[in-house]
Amino acid sequence: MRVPKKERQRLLQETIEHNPFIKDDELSKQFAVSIQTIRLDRMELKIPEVRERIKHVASEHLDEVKSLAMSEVIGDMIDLKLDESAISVLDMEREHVFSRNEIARGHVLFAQANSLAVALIDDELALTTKAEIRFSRQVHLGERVVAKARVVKLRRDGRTDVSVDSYVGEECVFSGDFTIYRRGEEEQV
Amino acid sequence: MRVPKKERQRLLQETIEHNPFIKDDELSKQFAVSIQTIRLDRMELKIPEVRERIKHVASEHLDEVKSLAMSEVIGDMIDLKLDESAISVLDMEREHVFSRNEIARGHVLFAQANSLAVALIDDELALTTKAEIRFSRQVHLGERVVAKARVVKLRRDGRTDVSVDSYVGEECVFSGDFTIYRRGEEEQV
DNA sequence: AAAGAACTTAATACCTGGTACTAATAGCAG
DNA sequence: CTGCTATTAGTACCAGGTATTAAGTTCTTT
Repeated sequence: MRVPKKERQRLLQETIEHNPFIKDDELSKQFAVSIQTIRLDRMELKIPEVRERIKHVASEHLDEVKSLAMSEVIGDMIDLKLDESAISVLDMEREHVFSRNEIARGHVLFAQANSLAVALIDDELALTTKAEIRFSRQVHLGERVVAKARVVKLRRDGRTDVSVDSYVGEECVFSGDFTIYRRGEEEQV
Repeated sequence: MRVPKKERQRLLQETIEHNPFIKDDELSKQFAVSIQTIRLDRMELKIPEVRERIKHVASEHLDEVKSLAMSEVIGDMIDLKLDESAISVLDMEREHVFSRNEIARGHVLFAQANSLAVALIDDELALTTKAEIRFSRQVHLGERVVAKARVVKLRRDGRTDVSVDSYVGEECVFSGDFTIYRRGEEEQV
């Protein structure tokens, strides 16, 4: 045996997971076994054929596209009252933190708050024009950040002031005052 | 003729666009023409077969997943004098903009500026504690943003004020004043 | 070493959703 | 009726499989 069956199946699973587009014949070359063996392995592991896998990836994508407004928020929106308030939750994972010290990067917290503030606005176009933010405590890998946004002032000129406070448990870790521009196409980012 | 050819092809295009998973035989039923007609239409319109369409949707998805991991420094650092100044360049791509209007998301510009400000600091630990930012012009898909950071003040207490201005060509699109904490582990994110 | 189980490979028929090509037919204008 | 476009039909072939049966090949266990 080139490599024991169990090991091969473990690797197979991994390989397919990280490249769902790979075909049986490519796999059979990679593992130096016959194509039939690959197929038996897939059956045992209940891994569908390449076309089904691709279709699955694609349909996940379509789901996301459908819930456009939602998917553009960083974190999971768990409550939304347009032009009033909104709440989102974001779990700190590896890609959100500095690898050296496992502390969350500032722009991740900003992104959660900013996109929540933008999503809160009940209009076609909503863009941040100004923000003042304070990071009041470090956030670590694994912690769950709950961001709460509320509209503070709806101005005449098409600007809205939104205030966002983010918490880990009871502790406030971030707060920001955003000015969001809405509607026209003329102004800011 | 059930419906003129041109009209049918227009509808076909639309139909496939909004549901790339639809097969030729389903289309042929929907338009009450033979499957060959559908295939001729697809050829004339240069629309690939269903599996290719699905594959395309799926691979777009994979791209997004990769780029969503907003990990290390955002943008390419092209100049760095520690504790003095730094410059980075970021080209606006699909994943950086709102799909609706192709305008850059605020947190992308913030992330570029913030990570540049943090990278500028010559210390083990550097975290943003405060920021005041202004988005002064929309940035669009395809534009190149050059962020310039400079240290404004090195304070005694371990804080550093960094100012970042980002440009598209001559135009300032973003500016921010950051306060960066350095060294110890006690304070902010 | 021989038997048996587990694993691997081979071979073949069949499926879907096509491509590529040729040919026949329908419908209408001049 | 001729000619032209649009449509339909039919056939051969392809990729990337499923499903099944059968034939090796190891490995183990007695």
